[in-house]
Amino acid sequence: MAEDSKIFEENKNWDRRLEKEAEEEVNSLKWNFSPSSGKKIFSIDTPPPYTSGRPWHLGAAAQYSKIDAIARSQRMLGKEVLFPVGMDRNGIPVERYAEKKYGIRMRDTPREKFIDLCRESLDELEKEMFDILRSFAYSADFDHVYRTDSEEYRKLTQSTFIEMWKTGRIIRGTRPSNYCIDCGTTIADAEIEYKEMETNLVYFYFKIKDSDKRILVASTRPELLGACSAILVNPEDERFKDFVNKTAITPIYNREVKIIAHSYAKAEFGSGAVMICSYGDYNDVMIIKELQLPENIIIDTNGRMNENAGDKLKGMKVKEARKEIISMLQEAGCVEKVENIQHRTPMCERSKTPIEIIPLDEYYLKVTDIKNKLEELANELTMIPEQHKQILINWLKVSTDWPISRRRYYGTEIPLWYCKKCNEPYVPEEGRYYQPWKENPPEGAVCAKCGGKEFIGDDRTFDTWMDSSVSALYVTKYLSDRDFYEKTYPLSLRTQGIDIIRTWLNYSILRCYLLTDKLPWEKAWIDGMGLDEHGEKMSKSKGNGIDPTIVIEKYGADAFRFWAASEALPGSNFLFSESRMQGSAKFLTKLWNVARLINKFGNSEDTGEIQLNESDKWIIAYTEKLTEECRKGYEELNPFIPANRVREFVWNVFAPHYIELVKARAYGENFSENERKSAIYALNYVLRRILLLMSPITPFITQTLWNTLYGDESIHYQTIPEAKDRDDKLLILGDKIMEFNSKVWNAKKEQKLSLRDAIKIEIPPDLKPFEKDLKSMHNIIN
RNA sequence: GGGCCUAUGGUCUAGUGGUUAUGACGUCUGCCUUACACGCAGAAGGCCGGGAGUUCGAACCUCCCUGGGCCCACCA
Repeated sequence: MAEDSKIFEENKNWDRRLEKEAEEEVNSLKWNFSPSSGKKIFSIDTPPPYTSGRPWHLGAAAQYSKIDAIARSQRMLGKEVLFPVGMDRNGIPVERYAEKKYGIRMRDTPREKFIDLCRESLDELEKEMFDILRSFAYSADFDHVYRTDSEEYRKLTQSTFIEMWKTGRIIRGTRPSNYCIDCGTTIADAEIEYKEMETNLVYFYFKIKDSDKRILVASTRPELLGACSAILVNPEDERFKDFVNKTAITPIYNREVKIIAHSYAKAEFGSGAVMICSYGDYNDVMIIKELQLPENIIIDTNGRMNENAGDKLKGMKVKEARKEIISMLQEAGCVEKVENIQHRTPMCERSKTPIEIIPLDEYYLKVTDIKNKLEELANELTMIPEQHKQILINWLKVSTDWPISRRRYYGTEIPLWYCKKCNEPYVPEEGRYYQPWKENPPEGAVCAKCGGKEFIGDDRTFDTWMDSSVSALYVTKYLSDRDFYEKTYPLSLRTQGIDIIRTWLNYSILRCYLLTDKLPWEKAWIDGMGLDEHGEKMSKSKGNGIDPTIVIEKYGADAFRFWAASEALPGSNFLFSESRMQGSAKFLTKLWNVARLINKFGNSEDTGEIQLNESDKWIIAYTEKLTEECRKGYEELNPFIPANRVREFVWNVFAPHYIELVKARAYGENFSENERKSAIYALNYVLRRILLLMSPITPFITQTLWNTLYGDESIHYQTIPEAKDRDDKLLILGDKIMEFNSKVWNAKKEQKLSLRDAIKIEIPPDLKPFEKDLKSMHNIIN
């Protein structure tokens, strides 16, 4: 003990340096999960962070620190906690990162080689992310890290795909898709960004069939004229009343198209008449579907005009064709004017080129027929906070079938081959990892339709959410260990941010429900986002992202973690604030000094001989009340409550009122040995409890203090005791003590006395039991 | 345009029908009181966004308005 105490003599403050000394010990604790421990199982499905090359910003790290506090607190409430850690390593962002890093282009690089380079990048990035997690003592099971690009994981993704294929959930369809010419793949809506671009709005005339009248149309995509299938005008628009249901003739192509009254056409935009083409934008998609108009595709997947565009335009790139057709229209004398306008153009966020909407043969996971069921499941799920459920419900209402195939390299391969003769898909059995782009189908494969024996492998991959959406099944060993799975699935909890409700949460419910007929978890804990000091979302493009490692090095991981826990209720957005981070660090130093003082007195075991003093009974009762509140907070997965309750208690009750009240007694000045021991016993009782209550949130300082003061077995292996019954009358008296203290301090202030000076003041009768302590605290004389 | 959320001292944040509205940071005043000046004590600062209603009683419930945020749709 004496040697341990040196740390107190040498350090008046808690800081990052001391944390570093504790780091090895804190991080060497093992958190392996043992399903047969007999304890109640608490299993968590945590987000495998995406290794995309972006430095992790502070908001993400803060969220993970809160998730860690939840895992730690559940352990300390006596549960057996499954707290896995994984890395999401598939998909376009890492491919983009590798392309940039090595100065290559995916499609110009042999697939094997490209995959190797992606993997190299991932390994570096992953290491950085693990280092960050370890720097704030993330306590997952690092002995069993999972990676979504591992053979084992991809096997699960493929097997679950095959399972769904067999139940008819997977449909193949040629639907208009967001297509990036540069990336050569269908991309998700989430991968699109919009940019204001200057473009031409061309006003030109269509002739009306069997009439000498003309109708003026305005378009930003005149090169799609050859794909025009209708002209829409607003039904209320008087200018076009006579044209409705007439037939117009497209200039240049001389094709007949109907003029249709439809509310989509806005009289105030352009000429008031809009041409519908396959496909200029999403509206065209909707309208063509709604009105069942013919589809005429004139742009190919290389971004060039095809034969349907006519001989003159064929082979031209979209932009060239646009120029060309404008001059062709001008020559034909049907251009009224060309305006320059700002137009919001959908661009591929990766290549920064405009996307085209092109019908492509892709696979979809059918969801439209079970939307009601999904909504029902969403309603069954307990969401914390409940209000965020609406985001999911709203999305379910508008979501459509999920396109799951991607024309990319670094991802889980679609496990399908096609018969060379009849093109019929061949589906292998579940239970293996398949790479159809470089391997033959399993031996003995025969086409079910024509008996053919030769196949071509599908060279596409899955959308990366296909992988991450079965994390709940992976961590519960759905494929590999049925017994384990039965014990852990459905999981107790999903933790994640509000930003991926539509994707990860939604897709996970969908996939897991289809496979297991159940919700994957009992509860979903949805955190808000970390914002910068002005309340702006942190993002790379704005350059306002804050690097968590810098903050942790400056203020310490515990200060960072305490800040994250105490700043806002789970679910709310939280603003980064340097001064509040500092405030957290100050609180830890306060706690450090409380411990320094108590350490001076040593400990006194409760041998049953100590007669507890009334003041000591009061603070112990208060501690029980605190324990009850904090335990409730932890049980509700809300570290905000314990963080703030403990801080309030330590700083506003324990240190200023109780410690001051018993300090002289603990020193033994003018008190009996029993009275001294009673004080020391209570001081340690309370401190121990504070450390236990704080340890899920601030693992470093509590580890160090626990080791120094209370023993060798780590605090992180202890449990938080249940609150004992207490006498509430004592608590009321305690409040009166605090009121009285303030009264004395005020009186001394008014009389310009220093706090140690003697004062004559009457102690209220109900505080008689505390009279001796109060007199010594305030130097009261009568 | 539709939906959801939100509005509490300078800043941030608790509080959901009932005595002087929580805490942190900041500010001001006085203090190095044998744990802590990253501290101690004291103080100032809020008609709880505006309006109407329900109620014996509202920061809290209802409606309207206004500001902020997010999502969806739209911008031929």
